[in-house]
Amino acid sequence: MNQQILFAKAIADETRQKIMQILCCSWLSVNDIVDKLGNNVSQPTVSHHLKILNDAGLLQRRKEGKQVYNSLNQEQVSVCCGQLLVKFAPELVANDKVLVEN
Amino acid sequence: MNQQILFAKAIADETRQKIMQILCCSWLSVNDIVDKLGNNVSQPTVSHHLKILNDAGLLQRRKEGKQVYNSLNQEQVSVCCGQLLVKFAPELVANDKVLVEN
DNA sequence: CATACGTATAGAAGTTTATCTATATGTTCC
DNA sequence: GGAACATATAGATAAACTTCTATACGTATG
Repeated sequence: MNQQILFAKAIADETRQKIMQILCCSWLSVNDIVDKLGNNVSQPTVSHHLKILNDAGLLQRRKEGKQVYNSLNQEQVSVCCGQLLVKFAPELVANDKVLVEN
Repeated sequence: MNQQILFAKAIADETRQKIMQILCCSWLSVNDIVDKLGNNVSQPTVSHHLKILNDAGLLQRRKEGKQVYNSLNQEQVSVCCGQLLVKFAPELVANDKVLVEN
């Protein structure tokens, strides 16, 4: 599957977007994520979602002892959004009308 | 469903991405799109995808006589990508490291 | 006004996806 | 090496999604 679709599918789920937000600016183990999600989601489910995010290149992962620490790869988010903009908003990109506002 | 998820789901399908690209810089009727897709997809299927894209705010639609003309709403793509960047690449956004390159 | 044409909707079939429980795998520490 | 723990995988189930065919709806035109 191509990268655009892989990225889109990865972010097209509420639980995964929650996980992405949790991992946005911190490094957490799988069980940390389960806890942060408020025990509404099982550990295998989180594991499964992490795999999908990782396959889309959206995670940084680091094994440390028994635990695997995860963090969101903001760079990849940025690259993918950039590609989407070039592909689907080319006129705005060409005219520098693409703004990212907080 | 919230806007981020609606957008992500809308773009998370290959046929819809093809339709989006076809409609990116032109106005086409439903049957025009069917033709451009090379008859691999039926008219009802295209109709269905257009509804999903429209529900996500990604289309501009104009009825003219018997036909309904469609075009991609690049502005909405831009807004949604911007929101994704703010949400999932905040550190890059804060440091103006988000570039959109052709 | 009836027919033709463009689009939308209904319903069904097959596939993918999200989630769970149970269990396997791998690592640390006694 | 064995117990405890963290994560991954397997298998099952239910829901969602993509696509099709058949058909309904709505508008323009002879």
